[in-house]
Amino acid sequence: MSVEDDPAGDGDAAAPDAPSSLTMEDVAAAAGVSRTSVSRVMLGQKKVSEDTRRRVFAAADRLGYVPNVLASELASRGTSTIGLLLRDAANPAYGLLFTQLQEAAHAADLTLVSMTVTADNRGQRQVAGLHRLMGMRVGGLIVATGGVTSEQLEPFCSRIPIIRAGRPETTEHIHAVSYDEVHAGRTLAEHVADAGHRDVAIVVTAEGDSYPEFVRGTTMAATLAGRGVRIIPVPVGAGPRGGVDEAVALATEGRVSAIMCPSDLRQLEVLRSLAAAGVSVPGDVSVTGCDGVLHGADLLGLTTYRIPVEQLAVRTVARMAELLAARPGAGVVAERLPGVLVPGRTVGPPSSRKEP
Amino acid sequence: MSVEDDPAGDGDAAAPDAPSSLTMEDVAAAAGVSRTSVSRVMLGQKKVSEDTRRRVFAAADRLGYVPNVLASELASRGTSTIGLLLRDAANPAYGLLFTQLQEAAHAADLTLVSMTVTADNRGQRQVAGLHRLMGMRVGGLIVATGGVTSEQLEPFCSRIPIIRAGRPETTEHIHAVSYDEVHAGRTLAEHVADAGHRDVAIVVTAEGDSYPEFVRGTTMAATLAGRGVRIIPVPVGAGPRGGVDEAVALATEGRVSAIMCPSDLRQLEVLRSLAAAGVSVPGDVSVTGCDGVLHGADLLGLTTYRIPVEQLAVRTVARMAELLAARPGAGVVAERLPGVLVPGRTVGPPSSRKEP
DNA sequence: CTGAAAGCGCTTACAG
DNA sequence: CTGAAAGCGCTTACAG
Repeated sequence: MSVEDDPAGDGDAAAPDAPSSLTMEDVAAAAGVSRTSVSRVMLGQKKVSEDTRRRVFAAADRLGYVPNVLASELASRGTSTIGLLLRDAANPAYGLLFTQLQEAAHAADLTLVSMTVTADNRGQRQVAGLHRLMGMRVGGLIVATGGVTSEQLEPFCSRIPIIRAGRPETTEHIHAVSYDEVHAGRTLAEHVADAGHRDVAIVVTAEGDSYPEFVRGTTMAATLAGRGVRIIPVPVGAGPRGGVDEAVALATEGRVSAIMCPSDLRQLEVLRSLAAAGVSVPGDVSVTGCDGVLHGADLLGLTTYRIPVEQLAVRTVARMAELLAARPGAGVVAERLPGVLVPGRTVGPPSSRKEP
Repeated sequence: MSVEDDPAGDGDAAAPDAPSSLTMEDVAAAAGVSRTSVSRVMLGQKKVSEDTRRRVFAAADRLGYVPNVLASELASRGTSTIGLLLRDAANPAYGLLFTQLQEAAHAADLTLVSMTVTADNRGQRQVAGLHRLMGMRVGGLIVATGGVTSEQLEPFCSRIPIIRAGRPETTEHIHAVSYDEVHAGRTLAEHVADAGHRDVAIVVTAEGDSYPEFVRGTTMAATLAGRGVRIIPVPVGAGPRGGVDEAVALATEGRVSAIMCPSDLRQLEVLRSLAAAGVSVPGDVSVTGCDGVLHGADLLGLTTYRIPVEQLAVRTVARMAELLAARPGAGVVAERLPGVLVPGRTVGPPSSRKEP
């Protein structure tokens, strides 16, 4: 059990010139076999005698040997691990996606190595993460952030399979498994229209800030317009409170009877603001969000749309496995997964005091 | 800009025997310099002529070359990247920690490569993740899961710096930066006692399931007992609803006037159950949780304790940076960071109908 | 079933 | 400032 067997006899980890890095050579010597045999045993290959196997494992355990993955992958020129480029996981939807992807990958016997990138001015950091992952020579790449553009991805998509997860791709060359944001926007908008609202504020996200949220907003607007509902778009991020205050003001003035948000986090902000202003929900104004992954959303009674995170993770990993097995350049796929409306207590019929 | 310069002239990525793997050799040839020079340029070393540098960069860009990190680290025998062993990020507190660690690492100019492990019977997967990371020869390791024991970590703590984050260490040899769970438990318990409760149910987590939650529960019990409050411990995970039903039953029967939970997620479960049973909070019964990282907790009015996630992340990364710079085996540290009570609307004075 | 040898793509003294 | 050469720790045909 001792880790400090230390063949060199130079005590502990203090030996300056003899790094604690055990190699296969050490194990081979300790086991009395060749380096090749050790390699075969560690690789789990069949053509090894039971005796050799036992001795190698014994020596490895005793020395605390862990094979150097770097050298291994370099020599065998190929990684089984696949890279995951993630967006700031502070967003609960991304956090869940992260977890689910890990789980799906494990189930598919794929090792994921991830790198989170936080948004910055020019996407510099995101690209750095991309290069880092490519430098690790991952066998495939899952991109779950909009921060990296298709153009930045393209140089590599002929080298390894790349799948964009959670966001539709604009390019033809890159695979994508995304949520059906159009369905989300339409479903929510129809729910609001069905409730009888005729004047609705829509908090819209800029295309560059979050493409998925942008699509939701656009779709909500189109759907509502198609139903003859008057809409007032409120761009988010404009004011200090990101357009929330403006939407709330519209409600306070009775100019709208409902506020549709592009995400649940935004919906929370609106609800806070409304509560502070003493406006009742859904008595005075109805509110909707989108995502459906917040803990306690049910207790809050949020009206939202649950995106199929688990399914997305499973589909993404499944496609990656397929691509890994197939020849590169096989047919590009673009899946879109619909979610489901979650009716809540934040939507009701329009209030009677609607007219200004 | 074209990536398909393809010197070999065998078109696209289809060439079966000529993998798309560009090497320094290719760049050297294209730039008309030696491999050594390319290396020096990519490494950003000073002793290179401006002309060489320019030509190398030009060639690299044109070919779409990304240095092979594996080979690089193998040759220079050392990684700058540090490994992060994470727990299932479905827990919102871990999700936040993950994000914050990434951010802190980036600020400290450290690259983090993470591996998430989901709980399993014997911690097999967790150990596999640990070995995988060690196999990548990371320069340091941050362990943010209780799934890996100190014993499993010890064999490696003389090789690289290892810090346990978010959970106190039981061993002397391993560094730890954790939340002050004792302070959390004490603070919450005193808040409840101060409100006048004399009969309290405490939902307790088993030591093996979550050590931090276990400490919280133990401390709450001790603190309450010290104040002369009668407590009824309800082990979590016992029944199908994990002890929640039992706690709620105690409240329904009027045997306790408050329920203290070891986490906010658990608190949410209790609140759901209470609502379903028609029990009012805090009218009939008060409820507390712990963590304070849930979105919308304020709207729900949860009474909780906010753990200092951001601070923990920063401290952990800072210590890692120190350890990386210092000699291994330097003084082991064990920091404990206190958080702050978040009073909410789920705690009030005990109801008058307390007696059964 | 087992070994000696070449090679994976880089870095790094060592001589120019 | 620049190159040729050795070596990082493994894997993998190739001969036994």
